[in-house]
Amino acid sequence: MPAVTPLDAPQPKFKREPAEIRKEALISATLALVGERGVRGATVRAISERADVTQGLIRHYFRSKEDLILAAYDHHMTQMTEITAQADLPAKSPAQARLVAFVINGLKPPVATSTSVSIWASFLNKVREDTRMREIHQKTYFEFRDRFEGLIKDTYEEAGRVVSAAQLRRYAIACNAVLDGLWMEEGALPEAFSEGELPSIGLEAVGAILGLRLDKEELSQ
Amino acid sequence: MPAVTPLDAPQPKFKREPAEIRKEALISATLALVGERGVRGATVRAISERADVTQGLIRHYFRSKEDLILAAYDHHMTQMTEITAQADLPAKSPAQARLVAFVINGLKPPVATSTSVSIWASFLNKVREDTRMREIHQKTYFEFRDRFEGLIKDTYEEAGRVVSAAQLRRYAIACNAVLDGLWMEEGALPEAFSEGELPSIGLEAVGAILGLRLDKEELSQ
DNA sequence: CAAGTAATTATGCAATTGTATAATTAAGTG
DNA sequence: CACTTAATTATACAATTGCATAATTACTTG
Repeated sequence: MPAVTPLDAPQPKFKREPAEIRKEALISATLALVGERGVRGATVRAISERADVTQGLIRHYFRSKEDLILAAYDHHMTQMTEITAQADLPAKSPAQARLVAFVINGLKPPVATSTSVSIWASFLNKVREDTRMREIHQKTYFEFRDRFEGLIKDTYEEAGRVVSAAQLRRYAIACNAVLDGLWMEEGALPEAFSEGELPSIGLEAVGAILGLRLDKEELSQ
Repeated sequence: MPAVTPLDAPQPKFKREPAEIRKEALISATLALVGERGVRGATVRAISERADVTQGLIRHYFRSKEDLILAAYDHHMTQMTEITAQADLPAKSPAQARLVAFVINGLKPPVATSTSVSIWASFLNKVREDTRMREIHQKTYFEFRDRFEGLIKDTYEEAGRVVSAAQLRRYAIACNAVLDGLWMEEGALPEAFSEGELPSIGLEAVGAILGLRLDKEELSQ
């Protein structure tokens, strides 16, 4: 559809956008490219093209490409945690239901997808070399695990069971590993598992580790 | 120490090596570089320098750099499986001891190191785009999981317990996830765990999933 | 020991990369 | 409406990349 602009008023060659919008567009473009083609594919030219700007703009909003990568990594990891923790449950739901929702959310789209795993793996390389990258990794990893541990603790309290802080930590590490491992396998080899298989296995495994009977059905009650 | 060569016989400028030696040297150099600096750091120049040859030689032994990367990936993954499965146990050891050894081996050096995880993550990016890469990934993944499943099966039989093939598969996927997840966490954030903590947690988690009492001490009996 | 051959080196090249800097121009302000 | 400012584009550049090709040279074979 034609623009509603008189002929003698030439189309503006670009539009100015608020900084937040532009930054987010650049971050989204970066993540999409990293997911599709790996870090190698996320060149400044490709990113700016996808974000529909010219490449100079990246440097205007980020001191370097590395800074953009860092922002994108943080964004992605934080979002994954949020989506996983986001329980669509009635208020005052039992803690165990929230625990079940956490496991299931972490093992189905949009968290457990090959794109998402691919992005994570791409960034992991840089975690070793780059200090700032390591800080983000550490921060987001503990954010996720601590939430998990909190849910486990609440569930135990709800059931009137006692568990030491040390043992709680071990449980959280183990359960987190189950989620990470299954998540990775779904992302790396999606065709090897049937629909809903991994959430089901995840619930069974986490339940066995914690000595709880976790069931999908709890969500609909 | 000086070479035992007369002064009038000039040192040879290079030595011819069997193809296998050279290929392996190039693969080792590639893996070392990928582990240290990620795929980006594994340039043909850096690889050839580390393997102590000139860069033209890469193309002489591999049709392209991509082919070298594929060979290196296969080599690394196969070796990880072998080291994990390599039980240093007396003949006729109970299956459960071999299972315990498998879990522990997979969660301590040289398998669970940040270098090894870093290499794996670097390659994972390419698994999505490259068909041959995906084939290697699939092959090595199933090799590892099937070995694990075999050990679980043997342990159950030894204990006289019955388990269906379907359930065995679920167990193998879950236990494999525990190993993968813990392995990853050790590699990505080594300072977050104390010495021997992850093998211990791994044994506890796998034991809980399988309904077995797994103990480190079994190895020394 | 002569000659061929394959292993290895040496050199060059076109493409791509991140970044720097200059040139535009959309939009706010009085 | 002028004028300023910062958002955005446009252009250029040095460095690095994988690969191709030609030039050497170590070793084998008769």
